[in-house]
Amino acid sequence: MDTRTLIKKKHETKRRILDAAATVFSNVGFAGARVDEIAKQARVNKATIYYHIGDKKALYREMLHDILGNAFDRSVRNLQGAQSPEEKLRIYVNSIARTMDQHPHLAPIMLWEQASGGENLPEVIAQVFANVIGTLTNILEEGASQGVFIKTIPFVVHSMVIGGAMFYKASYPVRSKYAAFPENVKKLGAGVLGDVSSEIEKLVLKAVKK
Amino acid sequence: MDTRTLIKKKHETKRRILDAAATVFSNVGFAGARVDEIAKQARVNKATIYYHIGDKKALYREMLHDILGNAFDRSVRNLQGAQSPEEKLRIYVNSIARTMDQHPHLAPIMLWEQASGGENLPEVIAQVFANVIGTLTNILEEGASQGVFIKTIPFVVHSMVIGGAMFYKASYPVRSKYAAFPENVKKLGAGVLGDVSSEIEKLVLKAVKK
DNA sequence: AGTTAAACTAACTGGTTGGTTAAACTATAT
DNA sequence: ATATAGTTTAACCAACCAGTTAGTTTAACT
Repeated sequence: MDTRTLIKKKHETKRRILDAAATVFSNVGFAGARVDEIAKQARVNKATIYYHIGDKKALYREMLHDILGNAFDRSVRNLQGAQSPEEKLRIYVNSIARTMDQHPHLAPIMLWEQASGGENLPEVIAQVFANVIGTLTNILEEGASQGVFIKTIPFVVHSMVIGGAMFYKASYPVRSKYAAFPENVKKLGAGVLGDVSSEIEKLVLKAVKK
Repeated sequence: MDTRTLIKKKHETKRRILDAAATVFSNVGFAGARVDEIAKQARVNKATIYYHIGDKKALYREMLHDILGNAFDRSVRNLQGAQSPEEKLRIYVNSIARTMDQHPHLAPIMLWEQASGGENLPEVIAQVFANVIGTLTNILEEGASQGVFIKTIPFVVHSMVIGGAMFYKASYPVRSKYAAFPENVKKLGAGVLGDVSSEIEKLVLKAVKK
């Protein structure tokens, strides 16, 4: 094994650890997660985690950074091409939906994080969130100043899009588990990209358009 | 102390336990909660919890039932008086906002519950949720058949209202903790009843109205 | 005053779990 | 070959924590 494959192996091990961490943490949250379980799923000795990353908290943070760090950041960069505020808003909603579907662990992890009051949220990630909100604020203000959008509280719109998508996605296990839910709800899937994001898009645009 | 005061005392103890449980569980979730901590906050010996209620899971379930059980149920009953679908939708949004504000533990607990995929959700509570969704579905379908609302996917509208309100409320600690968030976000409060619910109401009505 | 049942408590138990350590193994450089 | 640095492992430990037990207090009833 030469230096290159060694480095590759190192990265692969770390990747396996982070992937396993994402799976376990997203399923059971920080407090519910067992380091032994993560090690087992990563097919790695527990001490390897401590060697490569550090303690449970460091692992959680690194996993958060790994998942949330680039996801939204990259997604909202699609806006560059768009011209009109309407088009930008459409892309904004779509980007968020795509990001949610591309990263299945995203919604549950954001829920855990938010439920805990962002106890383990690294500042870098908070910055990413802030950027996403800032982007939407700009779109809505631009639209309002051009007279095509009504005046709104951008963060409420943001909450409805992100919160709505997150709620929709994360409610899937609950929806499908209990017989109590009506037929029209039970037949809905887990993904948001497609019909659901189109629906959100349609509703949001109709809501803010003058 | 006669029988009545004894029963009263028993109920008081149980109440203290359930209140403490709500606080602790809503702060740190099921896995993060320590029975010792709940006992401490309830000013009760740990064994008293086991005597009155049962194990940790039973305690969690009872707490959920105590908080979620009547909250939504009662709130959506306000719809009785309303005539038009518009009016009903308005009351629906408002009821949910009021319920969220009246029960500060509601949003975080729902987040924990949803993040866990409803692992501990009692069927009774799932039924309550199903009813709330059913109610909204009826409002939207009635409006559509009367030609005043456009055709929508009711559960997506529901997700945007509930998810939006929940996200708004639960994001408060995160919003206020990090300097990164823009000024227009940082100045927003935690409560949803008032400006925020009016905004949601306005947006939702504009979104679904023909 | 004596009896009984309910409510409560201090102390303990046994399994779990985050984290450590020292030894073994791998690949490269000399 | 041997040293060295990096990586992985099995075994271990101390702290923690859900749940139990055996015993005490409180108060209703006779």
